[in-house]
Amino acid sequence: MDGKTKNRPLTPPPDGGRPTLKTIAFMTGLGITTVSRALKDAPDIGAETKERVRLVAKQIGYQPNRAGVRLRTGKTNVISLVLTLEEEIMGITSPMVVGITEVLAGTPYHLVVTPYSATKDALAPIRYILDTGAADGVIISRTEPHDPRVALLTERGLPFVTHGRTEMGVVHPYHDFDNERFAYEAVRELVERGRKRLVLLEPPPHLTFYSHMRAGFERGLRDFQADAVSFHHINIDHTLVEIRDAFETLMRSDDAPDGIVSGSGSGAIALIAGLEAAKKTLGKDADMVSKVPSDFLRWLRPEVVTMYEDIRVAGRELAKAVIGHIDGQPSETLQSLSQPEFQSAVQVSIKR
Amino acid sequence: MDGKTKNRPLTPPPDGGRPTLKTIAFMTGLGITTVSRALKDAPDIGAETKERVRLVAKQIGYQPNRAGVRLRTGKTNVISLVLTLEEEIMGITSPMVVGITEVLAGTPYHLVVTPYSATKDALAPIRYILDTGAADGVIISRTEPHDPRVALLTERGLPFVTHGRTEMGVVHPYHDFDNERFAYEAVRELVERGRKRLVLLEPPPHLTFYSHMRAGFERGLRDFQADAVSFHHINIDHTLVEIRDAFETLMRSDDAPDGIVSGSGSGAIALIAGLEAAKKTLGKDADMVSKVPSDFLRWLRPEVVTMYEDIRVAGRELAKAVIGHIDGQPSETLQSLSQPEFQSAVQVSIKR
DNA sequence: CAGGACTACTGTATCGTTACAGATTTATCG
DNA sequence: CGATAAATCTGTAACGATACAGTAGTCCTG
Repeated sequence: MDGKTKNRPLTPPPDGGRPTLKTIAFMTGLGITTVSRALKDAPDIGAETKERVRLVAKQIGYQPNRAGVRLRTGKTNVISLVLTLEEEIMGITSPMVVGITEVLAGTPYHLVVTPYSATKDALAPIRYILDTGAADGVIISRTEPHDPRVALLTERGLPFVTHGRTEMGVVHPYHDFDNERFAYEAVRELVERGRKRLVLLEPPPHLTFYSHMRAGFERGLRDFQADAVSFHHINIDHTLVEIRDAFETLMRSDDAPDGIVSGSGSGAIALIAGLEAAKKTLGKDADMVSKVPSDFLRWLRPEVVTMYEDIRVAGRELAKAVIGHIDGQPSETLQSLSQPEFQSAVQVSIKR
Repeated sequence: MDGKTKNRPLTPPPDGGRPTLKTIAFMTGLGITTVSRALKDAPDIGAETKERVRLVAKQIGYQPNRAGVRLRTGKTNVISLVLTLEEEIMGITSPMVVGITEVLAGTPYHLVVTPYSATKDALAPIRYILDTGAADGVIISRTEPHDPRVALLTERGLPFVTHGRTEMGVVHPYHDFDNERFAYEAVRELVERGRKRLVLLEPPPHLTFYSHMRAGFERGLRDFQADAVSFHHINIDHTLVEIRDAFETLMRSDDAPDGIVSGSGSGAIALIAGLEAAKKTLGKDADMVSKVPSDFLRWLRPEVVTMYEDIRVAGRELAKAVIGHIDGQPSETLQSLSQPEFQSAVQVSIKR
């Protein structure tokens, strides 16, 4: 009654390093194939065998060798976060990375950060990933209405998700912030405060959310009967110094606005500086509503009405969506839009 | 004269996918081994052959299969950035990641972000990397004087670099900010402004740079003859709300300081809030010097004297150091200390 | 001119895993 | 009872790269 000790070639005793399938095979007396199949719960393996294998695997802390799996199956278990080296102001990357890794922690996926210089080709990192099979899924941001990265990834069938939407008739997973709603509500807020001449610090025109934010802004102007003041092509991708100088000029002109909608938190900082350089006072000469990814403005300039965009949650949504896409869930079910959170009063705590 | 068309087994025509060594071998008529060795410039391959191989490889865009290399050699070509999900305030991660990837871009290394929950075991991700051979090198931060991660990595011989120093008699690569100098200069600055009763918002005591910053602070007090005001164990790891409330209390007490040294930019924000909650005015009732990782404070509160810690540069230094360590350079040559940059006046531009 | 040394290549085995095509045993059926 | 099916298990080959141990030539050397 000592088990089925057949006299098979009896795979040579596995070495001393980290356990592999061979180790388990040796310990259980089973074949390597059997162990492999048992661990992935294949239907042609006996229930008791599976149990035994699982037990041993757990005991010795078996973890599949990623290189082995990847070489054999092509599955990398990698999600690639593609980002511009430049998209850095106000650190949107940090909470994004945190959010993504929170989700990936419960999966076999690793997060690889793949940067590119905005001055160069945004397609380069995508091509690299496609050519080398570097990842099972990709997360991209700063999407454009007709985004060549989306086109390429779709054509080549590599799962991905975008932070931001597109307008190319391609159904794909995305997560986005409702910038239309944000701008609309911002206008409402300003008008309620008696402001009538509003300016918008908008995204650069080539990005998709430019038109979203503009649309919300304009719809707000119509619904709440306010007027637009032009900021002459200055947008959130300009440097803070440029924004400040331009806004100082605007505030000194006859055309000075009395209400400001800022599409970015760091932009808001420059706007405040410009306003003050023009000897105006925030809350008195003008009010401002800004989209923010953190609490700083609220702490330092509580006069500013802030609407919070939770980037960490965005990271989580994006991660869930890529994985869903990889798992074959239909793209339609992997799209989400987050609403701006009005930030009331002051005291909200910041973690750590 | 059609080359040496021997009648070898002539490896079966390589498939249509991405090129491998076999592809090049087929195209050049050489053996796979020869191609492999030629590409790594081995001494036993003819000069002309190397040239030919390199040319073909370049032409068809050959890139070694990472899984193949990793499986055979154990080399992962991965650098792992280990970070706390919580170390997030004021987004130190963003510029860090950018700095690292800037350096890695010129190498075969990929950056994998490996997070852990600070509430759990900081050793867990290190163990994971060691057990699974997930990376060739590791970057860790928030170092302690006797850091178990450093001990483990050293013992197991896995190259790493720390952001911050240790005090365990182990020589290892590091990059650090000179917090001693920062605090010392901060005291000098405050005393020059006529301040005499100084408080320090310090790092949590278990981290190495706690004692550095304290030492600099105390040396400054001695040299410039000022007094310390205790902040009762409040440190930069407390929440902003806690810091603000504690500081408000302190500012209302008889023991109120007139000079503040803030060890973190986000902490400074809370201190300002606390000070103002106590009806005091910055620049009048007290002056403040803060270490900052970005320009925000300078834009919003120019009264604060800021010393800039360039995290992006830190990322670059760290990346260079791990790679150096991997390449076998002696640890002594892979240590660097960055000096605080006094930020003069206002107008410095922020990129993008 | 045998034999040593050197140059320039090459085949085989192997890393850990999985797809695939069996193989063995037991149960079922007419 | 022979045959067929079902249930379990297994060996081989392959993914792409490299370490290692050769194999041919060529050129000396004595």
